[in-house]
Amino acid sequence: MTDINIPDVPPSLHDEEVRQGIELLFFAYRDFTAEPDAILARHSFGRAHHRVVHFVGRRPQMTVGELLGILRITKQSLNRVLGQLVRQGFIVQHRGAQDRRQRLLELTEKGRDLERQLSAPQRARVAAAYRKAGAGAVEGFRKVLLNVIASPDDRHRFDRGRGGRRSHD
Amino acid sequence: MTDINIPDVPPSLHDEEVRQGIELLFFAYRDFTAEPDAILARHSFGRAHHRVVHFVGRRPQMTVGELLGILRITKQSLNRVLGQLVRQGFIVQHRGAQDRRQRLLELTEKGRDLERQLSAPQRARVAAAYRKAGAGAVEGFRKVLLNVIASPDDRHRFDRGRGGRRSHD
DNA sequence: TATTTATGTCAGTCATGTTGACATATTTCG
DNA sequence: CGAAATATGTCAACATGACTGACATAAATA
Repeated sequence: MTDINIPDVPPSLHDEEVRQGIELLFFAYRDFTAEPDAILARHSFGRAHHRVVHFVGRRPQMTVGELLGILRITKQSLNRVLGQLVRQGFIVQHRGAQDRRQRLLELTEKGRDLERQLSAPQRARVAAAYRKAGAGAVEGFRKVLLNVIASPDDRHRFDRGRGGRRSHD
Repeated sequence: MTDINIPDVPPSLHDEEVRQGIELLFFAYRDFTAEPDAILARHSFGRAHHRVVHFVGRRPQMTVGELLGILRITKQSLNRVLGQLVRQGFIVQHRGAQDRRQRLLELTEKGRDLERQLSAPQRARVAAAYRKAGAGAVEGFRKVLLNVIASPDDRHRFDRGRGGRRSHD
């Protein structure tokens, strides 16, 4: 956006670099979701189930409201997949201690198993990419993606030392 | 994947770093698609239309088969959105010169308008992220994402000098 | 006590992915 | 040349996961 946008004038080199970044995100995301999608299909689950299992695994005792805020979907959409995961024993809910309206979410052992299966190909893919690219590149990758994230609150999820405290850490 | 996966043992620091990378991709992709999605909704279009307009804009004279290979969806899925874009005058098709079975795809002026509108928020977001992160970080971002992409053919789309030759460059 | 909040649920719609079957035009192979 | 393979299009049925809108309940808060 440092360029003035005049139609029928060649895009600048800068524009080409930015458009390649956009395309990189498309291809990387496409491939990064393909393997878990295949595993999910065997359970008759979809990508939405993966997202729920991922975030509940990362942040045990998360409330339904927090999950809605992260996923940015409606509660009706969430409740379909969350309900399936609860009924099939992947997630348990229990009332909040201070606020008894809240339903705190947690993976069961079966849920942790599923999470490990789903994340295994993603972890392998990202770990291999990190290894090939090197530590400096990883730092750049983090910096750029953090700045692509719109909300400061969401960026703060990645502040140093604030990793996903898994229940058995 | 340099770690041995023993259940009920704390994930390593390495694992935490990789899991943060996975999560960064989720949040960045979520925010990176939100603004174009809102514009698409005003046209009664969805994200699939955006992908088609993006790639046809980047690679004019692309064939239907090439587009299918990039999007990794079925021709039936593609034909629904492609048909809408053609009937509404965003894309024109014409027979290939050498192979007359092919339908070469190209944006109309109306299509280029739509492409610019849809990509504007994404270009602004990525350009701002690049600016804030710095040139070295951008190089790292590219390196990591290239290695996340599974197919060498798709990675080669980003070889130096092989930018998307827009028709009016 | 009245209101707001956190959550759940019913019902209907839409976009976009899938599979499977079949059609047509064109190119390529034996 | 004729048969097979290829590029594309189309019909139909179905699943997933978004959406809106309306309404319900329990618990916290003003």
